[in-house]
Amino acid sequence: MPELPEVETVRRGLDRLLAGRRVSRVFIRDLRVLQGFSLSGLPKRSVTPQGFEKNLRNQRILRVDRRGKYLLLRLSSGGALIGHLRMTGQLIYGPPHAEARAQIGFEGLPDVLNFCDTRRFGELWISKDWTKDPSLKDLGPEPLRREWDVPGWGVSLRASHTRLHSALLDQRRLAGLGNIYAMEALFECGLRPTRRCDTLTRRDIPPLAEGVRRVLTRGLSHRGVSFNSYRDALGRKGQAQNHLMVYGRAGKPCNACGTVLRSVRISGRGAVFCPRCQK
DNA sequence: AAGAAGTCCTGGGCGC
DNA sequence: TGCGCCCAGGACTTCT
Repeated sequence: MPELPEVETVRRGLDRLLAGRRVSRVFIRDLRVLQGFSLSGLPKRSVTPQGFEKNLRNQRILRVDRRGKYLLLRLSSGGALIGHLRMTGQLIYGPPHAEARAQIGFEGLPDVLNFCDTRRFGELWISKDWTKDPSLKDLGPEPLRREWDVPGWGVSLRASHTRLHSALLDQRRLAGLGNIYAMEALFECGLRPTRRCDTLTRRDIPPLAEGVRRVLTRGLSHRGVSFNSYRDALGRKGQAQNHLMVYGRAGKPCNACGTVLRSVRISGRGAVFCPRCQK
């Protein structure tokens, strides 16, 4: 599950590999990578491979940015190629992969950018002005940026009746956390995922924010969690899975106190916590 | 109106 | 052994 540290690791790799390069060709094998899906069965975007290629071919990649879990390949046209990896998406620069849902080639380079994605949730699209893109415009603050207004965030959080786990996964409140780092952050600061936000005190907020920052920074320093399919821009695994305290460890002893870790379902999502360390 | 639940997908793990 | 069931989750839609 690519979350902020995984997407940021990919961003750094892509920026190093692709900044300054010009797109020479585009190959779309799975149309839905461009169109997305909706519950009505109709495509979210009505773009064709031809239209997509027309907007991308001959564009220079100025640099690669990230917003939350979205990757932004900034184009010389002023627009951006936006990508989301969702569950199993991979953006791997190398020889063409036969199973890639999409491939992008660059002038003077034999290798291509492969978009591989077994569960087919991931998407690629082009936005003329990414700041107005419907998927990005409501994203919350970046937790690793100095500009994150923690006290203001805490006030809004403490006004919510939802559970802490759900609130941390809400990208409008804070951008970039997924299930793994949300659970790790809650263990880090000793708060239960089932805890209702309106029971938090003002004193709970700084350790919570610090827990979020610490687990994200740690994940980034190990180049991301490669439990399943996550790979960086060169197809390499991360090592952060070896440093997780609770995710995927239900029924096993807590690394801090030895108590058996418990698993619960919150709004249809699994969460793991230590009943002794987390209050 | 906020919060919960359902939906998309498919490999893997489990039980019988 | 092999089949089938169910789980995993990010973002979006629909329901309550």
